[in-house]
Amino acid sequence: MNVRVRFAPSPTGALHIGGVRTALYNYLYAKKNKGKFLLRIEDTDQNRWVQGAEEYIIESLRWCGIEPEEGLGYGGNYGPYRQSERKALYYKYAHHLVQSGKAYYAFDTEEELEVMRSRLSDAGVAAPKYDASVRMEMKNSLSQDADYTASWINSGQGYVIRLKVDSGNTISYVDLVREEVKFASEELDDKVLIKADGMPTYHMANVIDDHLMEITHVIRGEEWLSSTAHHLLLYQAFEWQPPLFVHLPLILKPDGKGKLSKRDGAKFGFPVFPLAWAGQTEEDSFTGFREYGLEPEALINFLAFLGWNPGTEQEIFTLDQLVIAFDFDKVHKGGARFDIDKALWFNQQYIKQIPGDQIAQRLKPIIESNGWDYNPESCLAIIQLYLERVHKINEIPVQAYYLFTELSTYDQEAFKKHWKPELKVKFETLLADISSISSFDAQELESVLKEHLKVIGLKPGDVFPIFRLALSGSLHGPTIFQMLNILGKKGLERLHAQLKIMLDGL
RNA sequence: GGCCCGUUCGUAUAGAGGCCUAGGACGCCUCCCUUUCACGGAGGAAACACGGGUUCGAAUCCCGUACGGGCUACCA
Repeated sequence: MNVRVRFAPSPTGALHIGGVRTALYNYLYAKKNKGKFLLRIEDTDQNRWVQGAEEYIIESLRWCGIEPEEGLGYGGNYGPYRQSERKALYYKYAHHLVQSGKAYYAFDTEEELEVMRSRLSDAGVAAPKYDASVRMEMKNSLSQDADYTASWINSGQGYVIRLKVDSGNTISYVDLVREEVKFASEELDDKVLIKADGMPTYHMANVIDDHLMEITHVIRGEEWLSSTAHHLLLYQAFEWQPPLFVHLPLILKPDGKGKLSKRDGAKFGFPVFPLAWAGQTEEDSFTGFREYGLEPEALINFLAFLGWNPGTEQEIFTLDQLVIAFDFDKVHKGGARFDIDKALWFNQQYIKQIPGDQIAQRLKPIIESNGWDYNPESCLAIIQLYLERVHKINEIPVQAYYLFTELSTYDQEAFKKHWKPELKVKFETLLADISSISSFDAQELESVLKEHLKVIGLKPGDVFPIFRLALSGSLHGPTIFQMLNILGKKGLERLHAQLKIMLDGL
């Protein structure tokens, strides 16, 4: 089989991380089977269309390295790939369904629908819906005669086209993840196929496009599982061979209470979008994983494991390795919670493999925008020192800022705790002794410094924490010899100046 | 509420009837390395939702219950 899969998002805003994972699984499956992965834009809801969303989707997939090779922005022989541009097509097919008795026109107003629902619900019907049991009591081309229907349509009053769902059938299919799934047709409503504005609903457009674009596997989120019955009915009505369906487990909030949503980023303190999104309002604007500092390879690796695993103990996978290892029989059925700690761990694994000069190139603009001097050599040295201490590259200039520029603050509490006033004179001797040092090789520095300590009668435990605070402001970080190695003479000067400041602050 | 789907350590998961005293990973804790932090190394706490079956034997199969999630629009 010539595998063709599609990622079909709606341009209603930023592309959610769950969407990225769906795109990823589509991509992996396509590549694994030497098939095609295409992008289709489902913009059938004109009210929810958002400027810039299409571009955002394309850029996101590109950043993640899972680019489609066909579809909107990529060309292909099955276009157009934007559903709004296929409007006439859907209507033609819907009309055909009406003619063959598989669908019908419906004229009910919103109020009339509401009346029907509340009447049914008052009568104790658990799930009031427009279906075979109420169809003939409603205003449609089945309950009314041909003249009425013709004149209504000619009058230009709005109408929709609904699928005629017969009761008494069982619709079943074999999901590649969930195995056999069954639905009773009584549970299904007469879904609207064409809306009053002439646009198709998702269900209609989806089925027609998947058929016309020769999609072999529909790989989508679990939120679509319930409507698959309707889609199957549509394939039946058209007498088309349906594609295979694969419903992916949802990505849940960290607390497991529902699927991860837009606002959860702010709530839980990490992004839920690949790239930053500037909406109309501040509330609708979000940061992305790119800006947060995750490497796309790490994000993809992490995302791949949210709902799938290779069955081995290997965790670090390149995209190509994922392509080889991926399969639906290893995809889980239950939803997976988003765990930012694990994502950061993946990122740490990845950044440790990036060559230092590449990281330096990325740090350069940040350093310069901070107004610091960019020195390739010391930058490289700083990277070497800090790469294993951070989870994200953008943490380096934050944590190691004191190696790029002047010290701005220090931990006063720590100083008070470690400073022994009775050692003041010895400290002064030490500082005077080392001010003539001219070699800043870390190892040499260490032996020289320790030698001085011994002569003066100071213990490393009394001196090093103080030096560390004077040099970096905090008790954490690389060895003071490494710091001095990078800072050079300036480090010695800082030692003097900062110690004075700290003593004055007592 | 109805329908559908699901449920192994805190998290993501391994597990396809005996290999399970349930494995590894992230996180957490202890120790080692070390002037500190991190890295690395060694250990530790930590799970089969519950109840019935089936079977010589069940985390694995079946049925119920509980809990969680999805859907229930002229949204996708």
